[in-house]
Amino acid sequence: MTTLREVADRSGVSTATVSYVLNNTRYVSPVLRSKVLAAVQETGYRPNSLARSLRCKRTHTLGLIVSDVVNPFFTEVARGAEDKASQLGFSIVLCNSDEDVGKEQHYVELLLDKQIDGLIIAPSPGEHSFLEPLRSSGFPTVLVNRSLPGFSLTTIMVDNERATYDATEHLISHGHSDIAALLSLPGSRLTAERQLGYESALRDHGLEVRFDLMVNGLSTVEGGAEASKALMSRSNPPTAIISMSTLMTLGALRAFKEMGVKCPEQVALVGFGEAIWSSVTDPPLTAIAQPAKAIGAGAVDLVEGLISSPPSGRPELRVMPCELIIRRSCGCQ
Amino acid sequence: MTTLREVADRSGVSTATVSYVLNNTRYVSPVLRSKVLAAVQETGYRPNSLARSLRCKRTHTLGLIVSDVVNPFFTEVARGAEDKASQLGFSIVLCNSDEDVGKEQHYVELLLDKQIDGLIIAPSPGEHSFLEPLRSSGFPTVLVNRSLPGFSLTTIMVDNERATYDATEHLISHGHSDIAALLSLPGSRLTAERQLGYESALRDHGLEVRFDLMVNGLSTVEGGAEASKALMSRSNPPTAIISMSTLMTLGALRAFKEMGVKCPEQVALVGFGEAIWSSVTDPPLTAIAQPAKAIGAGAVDLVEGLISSPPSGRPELRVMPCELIIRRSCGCQ
DNA sequence: ATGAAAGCGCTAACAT
DNA sequence: ATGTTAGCGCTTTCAT
Repeated sequence: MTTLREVADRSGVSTATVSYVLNNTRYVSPVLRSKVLAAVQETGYRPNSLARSLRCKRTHTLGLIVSDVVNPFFTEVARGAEDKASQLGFSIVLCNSDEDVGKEQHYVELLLDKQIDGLIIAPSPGEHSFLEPLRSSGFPTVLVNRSLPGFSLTTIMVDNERATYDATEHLISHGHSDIAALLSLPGSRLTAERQLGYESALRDHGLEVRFDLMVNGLSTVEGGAEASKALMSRSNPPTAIISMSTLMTLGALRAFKEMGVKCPEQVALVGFGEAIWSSVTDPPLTAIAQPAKAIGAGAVDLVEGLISSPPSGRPELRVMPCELIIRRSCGCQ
Repeated sequence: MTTLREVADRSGVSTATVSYVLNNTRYVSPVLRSKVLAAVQETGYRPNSLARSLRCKRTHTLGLIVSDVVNPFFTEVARGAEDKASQLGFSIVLCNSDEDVGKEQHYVELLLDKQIDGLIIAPSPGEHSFLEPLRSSGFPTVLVNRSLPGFSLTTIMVDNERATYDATEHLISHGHSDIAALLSLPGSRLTAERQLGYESALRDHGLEVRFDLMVNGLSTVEGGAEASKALMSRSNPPTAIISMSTLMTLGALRAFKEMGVKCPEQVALVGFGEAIWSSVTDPPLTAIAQPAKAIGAGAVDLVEGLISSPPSGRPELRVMPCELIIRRSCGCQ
């Protein structure tokens, strides 16, 4: 591997001059400049980013921690983030936490050790005191999708409460009153917010908030299937379900199929999460679409902002709009 | 940020001793050892990976270049890779090439500049001479999903030809003879292999290989929809379609829906690619399942092997098995 | 207009 | 059993 030293020797100048030429960081006479450039050409010299980063204390690398890239929402977040990052000259190190705060902390440490310039994290439910040093030191950190109760950090998320409020209202407006909610495991602020929207909508429309209609489950296809089965095998099953998690929605569909339950005839279904396949499921899904790519890109934008300019004032909270995409599963068309 | 130097001063030893303690790389008396450890505790010292990497010429970082993480296959590859990598002590820098060889080359250079220890790449169709230096220098490189005609590099992929052969045969065994193929844009070895399997199956079963039944399209939902529409609006449409790309399969489903074409009654459909939603589409998809996570993990395994031991002999070609998962869309159940 | 040299934070060969 | 010191490859201050 060619080093800057070798380029310098070969072109008969100092390492300083080579560096200055390469970075255009001070005047160098045309003669020397072309000598240097020639040597670079001949040797195929490429600067070692590591050395440069060590010296400049800038790695142009961001850490991105999500629970699981396979989760369609995070897949898009990752893509949106990578695009924007690449555009701004950053690389992204991807980490999957599996909703495990321990893994999350492990990755945060690893990434910081690697001297990343900024961190984007979709925090799992749980204790996040290990982020406190980041906050107090002003390390460029952006929270995605979930705000953290304890301390304030720059955050980009959707208005979960509003989204489920609207979706629930949609169901109500089509005559439903026994509306069940598929919630992920308790303890997550995300779920709490979504649940809140659901409850408010019921209340605002004079409907009873019934806790027996709220079921918790793992935020997976299996979890959703299980919860849906429990719901639909009751003596008086709900006439509509709102699912707070994409994977659980898929699980509901699977459960319906296995139980021979007709959707939307027997149960209407509205679910969080829009994906490429949402329109080709049976039935096509009425979905709460989150601007996932834009969220990923926005997160990178925010973190870049924190990196390049002193975080003046309170940490920003950027709320992105959701959209209810109406298809067959809610039964209104 | 605390440095090793500070830890050394604080515990009254040399930097060497601190390093030796931290890395357990030579004997240090219990007394000094505990002094060092105490200082580490007090200061919350964490080694700077950058400095360590510069010195040791090992970054414990791998580059992963795929066309698009949003592609369900690559999503899983990425996850499988990240899991295995983390298990082996590596991080992964994720890059999306969008099937653009230019971007691909750009990322390769960027990653090499960052001194990654190994590269995993799913090459796009096109000229890959820029990988030649990697090959000739023996840089740990693993190709995923597509072998490269020109030169030989360690590769992990599925037996595409075999997979489409089997799937086509399945269709034939259920009485189909007008079997169309949804191919992605020409020029890709992947597509070529899949096409080959399809043709062989036809031939082996005494069926005519008809080029008018092979349609090319963008490997996207839209591309698949368009191609399918063209196919199904003919005067004598095929009775079965085999799709060589997951996204195109989804597109076919969408096209059927829009055209009011009944699947599998009017056309049977078999497609490459299994995903979480394959069983809940309308109709559920008969799919050629690739072990995507295992492929990702395998790629990391292979690259790790190349890193830790001298690549003896010919580069390995690891072929992973596909599985035909039979559901309703092929019409046989 | 250019060069010498210090130093980023660490490891490891070479002392002792 | 421990310390000194020379780098890893680069940037940038300080001289000239």
